[in-house]
Amino acid sequence: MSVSSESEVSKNDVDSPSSDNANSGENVGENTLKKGPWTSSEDDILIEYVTKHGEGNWNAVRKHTGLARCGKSCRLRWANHLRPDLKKEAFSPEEEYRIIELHAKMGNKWARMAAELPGRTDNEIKNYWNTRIKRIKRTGLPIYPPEIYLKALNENQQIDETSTFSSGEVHCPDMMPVDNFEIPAVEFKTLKMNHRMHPPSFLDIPSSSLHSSYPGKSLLSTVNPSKLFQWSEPVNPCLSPTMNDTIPCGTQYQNENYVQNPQSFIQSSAYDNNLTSSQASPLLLSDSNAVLNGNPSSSESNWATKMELPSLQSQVDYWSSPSPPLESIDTLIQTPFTEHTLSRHNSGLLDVVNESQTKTNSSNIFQHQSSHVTDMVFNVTDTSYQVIPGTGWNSYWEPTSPLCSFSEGTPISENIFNEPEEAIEATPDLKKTRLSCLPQTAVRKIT
DNA sequence: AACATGATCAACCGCCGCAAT
DNA sequence: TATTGCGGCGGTTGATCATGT
Repeated sequence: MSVSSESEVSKNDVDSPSSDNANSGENVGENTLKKGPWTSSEDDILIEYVTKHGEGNWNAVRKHTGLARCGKSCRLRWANHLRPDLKKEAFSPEEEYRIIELHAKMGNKWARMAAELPGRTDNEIKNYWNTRIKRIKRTGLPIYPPEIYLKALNENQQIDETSTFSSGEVHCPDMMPVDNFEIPAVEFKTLKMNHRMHPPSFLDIPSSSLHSSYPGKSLLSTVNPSKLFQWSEPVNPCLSPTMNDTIPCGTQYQNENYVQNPQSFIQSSAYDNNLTSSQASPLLLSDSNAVLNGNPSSSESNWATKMELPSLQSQVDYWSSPSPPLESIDTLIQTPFTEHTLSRHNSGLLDVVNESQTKTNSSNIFQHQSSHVTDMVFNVTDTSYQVIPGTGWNSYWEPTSPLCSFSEGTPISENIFNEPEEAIEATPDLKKTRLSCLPQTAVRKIT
């Protein structure tokens, strides 16, 4: 947003002193401080001041210039908009990749990230990331591309070898961004050793969403949008987009090609802008489902029905870094499919997180989750399906297991994902979609 | 055309750490 | 040592624009 015009100033008018000003002891009694968008004349004043006196001592700005802005506001304005070294253009693909890479390492350390990206501000990066996260939350895509995750994981493992287990920050500084939902490091460590992927889900993908904002980087541009399905929700809430720290737990990695040749998989996966429908079979449905049949009404549920890929994920070229070690991939692929995968679509994620945190205090978490998953499978209420005894989620993620082989028309029980009823009813086609996420070894259609 | 929804951006708020007193 | 002021940081909000229905 650019600086508002002078006419807008009167509209914004002068506001009461912020609590922060009060905190800092700023004397705002006689002349109150203005809030809201900066005007160009205010900018000029600030620029002139900083040019003359340099950065810092922001509270002096008002004294010396008469600018009705608090020191903080001045600093922010300068740092985010007026600094001469700022880049004004949109993030380049390289920068986007770098941001994701940095976030995998640092978490929500915007200022630190900004320090690594010349000409970029923490606010800018934060906005970019938050937008991206919103999108990812909706689509259920993994936050990090596999090589970034694995890279960070490897770094983390190296840290493991040399650090104690006394604190999350020490233990997993690179993979456990410190945020509202900080998960005890022990959980993450556990996750690293108990691995299984969670199943994918399908959803409709507006064709417009399949195109990168970058020319020539169109994602899946050759793929009929109706043939794509969504990667599933993250394995564990602690790794979900909402948590701002996640592993690439989507089933796009549950692919033989990826196991055998991660790099080539990455290059030919959904990240691949050259992907064709035939090449992308793991990500495509042989049959379209109704969600994908151009039924727009189905795209309005909470289920994240619009397959708008994160812009980063269209930057395939940058996701083709050297292959991670296969053992790491194996570890990754076997990340456990937990109840949270299913329940994430439920009500408050925070509840799930809290639950997760509680449960992860127990070493039996995966046992518990496993049984729960079974319950979920049995919750398939549609009687045309049956759970096949002796099969389960474990086998589903065998690299060679075909996934999502349910044909169109496959219904799904709301119970499976605890979806709010209204959402289900609004999107009947999603039922088909979601059952497609179930392991075929666990459920089969009774013919 | 009107409305709804989503995306983006700028700015604010509250908290924290640090240095000066 | 306690207090105060300041700067920095991360989270959040609100305005605006774009797009879809």
